[in-house]
Amino acid sequence: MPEPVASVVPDPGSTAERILDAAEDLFAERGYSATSLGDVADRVGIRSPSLYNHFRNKEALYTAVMERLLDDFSGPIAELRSGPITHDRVLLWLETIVRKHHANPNLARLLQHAALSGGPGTSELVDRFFRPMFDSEHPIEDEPRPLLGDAGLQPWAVMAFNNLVMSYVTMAPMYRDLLGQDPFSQSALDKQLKLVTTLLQAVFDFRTPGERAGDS
Amino acid sequence: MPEPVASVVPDPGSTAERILDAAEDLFAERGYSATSLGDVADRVGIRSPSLYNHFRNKEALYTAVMERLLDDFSGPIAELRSGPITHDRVLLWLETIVRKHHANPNLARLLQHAALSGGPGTSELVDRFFRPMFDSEHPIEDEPRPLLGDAGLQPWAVMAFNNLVMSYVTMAPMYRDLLGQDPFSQSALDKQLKLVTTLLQAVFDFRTPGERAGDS
DNA sequence: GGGGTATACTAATGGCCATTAGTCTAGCCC
DNA sequence: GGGCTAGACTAATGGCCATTAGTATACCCC
Repeated sequence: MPEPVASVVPDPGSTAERILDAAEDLFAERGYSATSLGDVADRVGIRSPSLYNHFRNKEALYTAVMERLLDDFSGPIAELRSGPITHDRVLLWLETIVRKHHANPNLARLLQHAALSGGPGTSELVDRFFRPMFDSEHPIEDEPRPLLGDAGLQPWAVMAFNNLVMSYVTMAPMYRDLLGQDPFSQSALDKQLKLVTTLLQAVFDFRTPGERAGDS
Repeated sequence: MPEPVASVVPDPGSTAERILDAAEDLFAERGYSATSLGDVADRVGIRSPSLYNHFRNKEALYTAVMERLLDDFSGPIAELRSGPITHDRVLLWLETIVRKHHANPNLARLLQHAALSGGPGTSELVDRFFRPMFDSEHPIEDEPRPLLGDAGLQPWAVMAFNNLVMSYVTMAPMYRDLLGQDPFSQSALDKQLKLVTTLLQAVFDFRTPGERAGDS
């Protein structure tokens, strides 16, 4: 019996990768327990017992999906933490994650399912994706006074902007109806980018009214 | 055979209401298809076939849960639409929905599940809960120029603030770990209220830098 | 007290689910 | 070519699920 792949990314185009692709979409849409291996197998074009040639069980498939997504999304926050936290670099981080979530909405959807319902490895998910945003010792560097006039609000603000980005994609199916256009089109991305960056600018400017920061 | 209750709110303390309470929590946590009637019945303290004395089937139970939640949450937006859309009244609306979602996080969770996975009556849900926020003909009254410097962004901004409020409660389980405190405590509510109202203030002020609106 | 109704129960059904066992085939190394 | 292995398949398992049928009990109205 071949020991199935654990956390290594399989060859492109291989059956294992096609399974991961199908499973990622389905887990992201329906969550862990509402996704059946039969549906995953159908989408790949094989029978469900064949999945066990590539993954130990449903839970291993799920964690492999998470692993791959986390690898893909761990870049921007690591980048931000690798240097001084300035307004410019926070704006750059925000813009980057908007683009990344827009390009692949599945991580946000998976995280949202995990937040609502739990599922295997949820606490590891929190540790690896969210914790790095919070345990940063250094505050924003070019801040004379605490953000939003209250030091205790900073984690809440981080959370808020992250939520803003992720909830756009998790709510996208509903906004497709409401706004009458594809929420993942280029023009929608442009609008979303403009909105969140303007919002962050507004926050940066708000504490010092009359005195613009002029970061750009 | 008694015709089961459709959309009327049952007596307080009755079995039907206790079923609705249990089902609301479970649907909100796990979504429609991952919730089993057996679990609902267990929580009420009866056997699952007894549920059919009160609701036609799983779908009817689900829509009854939604109905009750929509009734509860339809107040604030109706209030806002009943008069002129001013900065003050938008702030009041925002504060009200923050408090309502904090008091009962289940509507936000249910809506999030519906956005991700669909489920019975999802489009009606969108029509009844979200549509009223968008098809409003009147723009903000005391606005000399369009919000955020771009008229097309207004629906996106409405969506953003709504997401901000709802995603706080749908992500709450994760932030419980991250922030090390109960996200539904009074102090957490205070912080969240301060954050979102300040954010909205920042947006209102941002278009007219140097000239404060002075709404409060 | 008797009939009707509301509402609980047990038993059963057919379907889907995750998982395992065992089989077959196509390629690879000697 | 002969064995080995990867990876597909079918068949079978036990469990849970939504739903129905049929039954029992307790209350209300006369």
